[in-house]
Amino acid sequence: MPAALDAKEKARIIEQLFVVFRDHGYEGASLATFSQATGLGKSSLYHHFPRGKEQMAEAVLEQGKAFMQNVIASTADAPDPLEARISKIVRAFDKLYEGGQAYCLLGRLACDGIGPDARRLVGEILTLWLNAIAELAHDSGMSEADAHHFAEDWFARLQGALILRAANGDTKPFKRTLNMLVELAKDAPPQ
Amino acid sequence: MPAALDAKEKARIIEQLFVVFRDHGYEGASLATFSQATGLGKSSLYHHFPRGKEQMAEAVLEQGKAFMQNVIASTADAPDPLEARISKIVRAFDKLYEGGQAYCLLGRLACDGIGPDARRLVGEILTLWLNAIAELAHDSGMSEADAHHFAEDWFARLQGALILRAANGDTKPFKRTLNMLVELAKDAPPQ
DNA sequence: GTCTATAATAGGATAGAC
DNA sequence: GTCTATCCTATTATAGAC
Repeated sequence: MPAALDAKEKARIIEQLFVVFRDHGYEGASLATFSQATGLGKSSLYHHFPRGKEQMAEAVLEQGKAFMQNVIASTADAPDPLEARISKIVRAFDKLYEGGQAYCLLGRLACDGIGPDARRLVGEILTLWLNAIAELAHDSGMSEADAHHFAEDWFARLQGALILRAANGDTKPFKRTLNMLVELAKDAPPQ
Repeated sequence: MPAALDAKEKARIIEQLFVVFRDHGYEGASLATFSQATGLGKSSLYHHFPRGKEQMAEAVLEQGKAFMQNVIASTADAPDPLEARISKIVRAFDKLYEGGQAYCLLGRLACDGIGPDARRLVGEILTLWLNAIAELAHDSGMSEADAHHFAEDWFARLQGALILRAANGDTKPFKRTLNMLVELAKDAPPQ
């Protein structure tokens, strides 16, 4: 069953492209860095992504969307206690951003000169993200409107905390931002 | 007195370089875009900035530091009522970020592959920024420690609000972030 | 599916005329 | 102080062998 192997290998390649885009942004990422990161020659990359860099960015965002759907949104939706759902989501974000040391792919590509398909994916990932956090906030007792504001402000603070870390090396604001979700559970009404 | 004219003209050029770096980031900004934005040929730009793009970024950050020092920090330090200082600073940030429609130069360059001198300037601008906001927060009645946290979290939220706008076009989170400073004045003890 | 070789273009930078 | 012309390198992309 070579098809399964191919899919696994492709996911591995995309994971390495993800790191390059995340660390260098769209314009800063070059075919040479992709080649080095994946161990593949430029021509091999074009074999997998005929439309080049743009298609690579779309593939990486597709994988990011799958993460947001399958890990974050589905956990927020799960029939588990609020505290357990929040704890799982906090751990997932902490791992994704390597304790605040890593950039956010979504935040970087959102500000870069990506194509329309990639931009649509950015919007879809953002919607999944905001809806998941708003659901947690709503379950903690907030009104729908307050929960939506909370989700937007929490997203912003997390994005900004990563920028702050890039500027001064301090990961504590990132940790405080994650902790805002934990605090959410403490305000929750009994379920 | 041609020297004064030169300084004025140079400030105009730097202002246009600022817009290019802000909108495209460090790697996304090219000599061609600088040339178009300033109306100068590449060689003329090298006349003003012999070390090229790197020196241009440093000049732009120097101007940003002057803004943070002369507008934000000096207003926070002024012997005016807290509400008046906050109002002036909010208006300055609202104008700088064009109501939330523009990117932040500091936030973008902090995540890009800039040189050590530019990176040092990023750190200095950030310190001025955080100290100014912490001073406002402290004057509103917070402890020094709380005020410092407030400044970091406010910076993060503002940076993230600009990313959010880039992703979905909504400037309301930016407006809410500015409003956090206005709310600060309402908590203030009588002066 | 991967490679070497190569093209075509854009980007950064310099020389020298005016 | 600005321009044209030029150079070198990096970057994107393709052709064709294996």
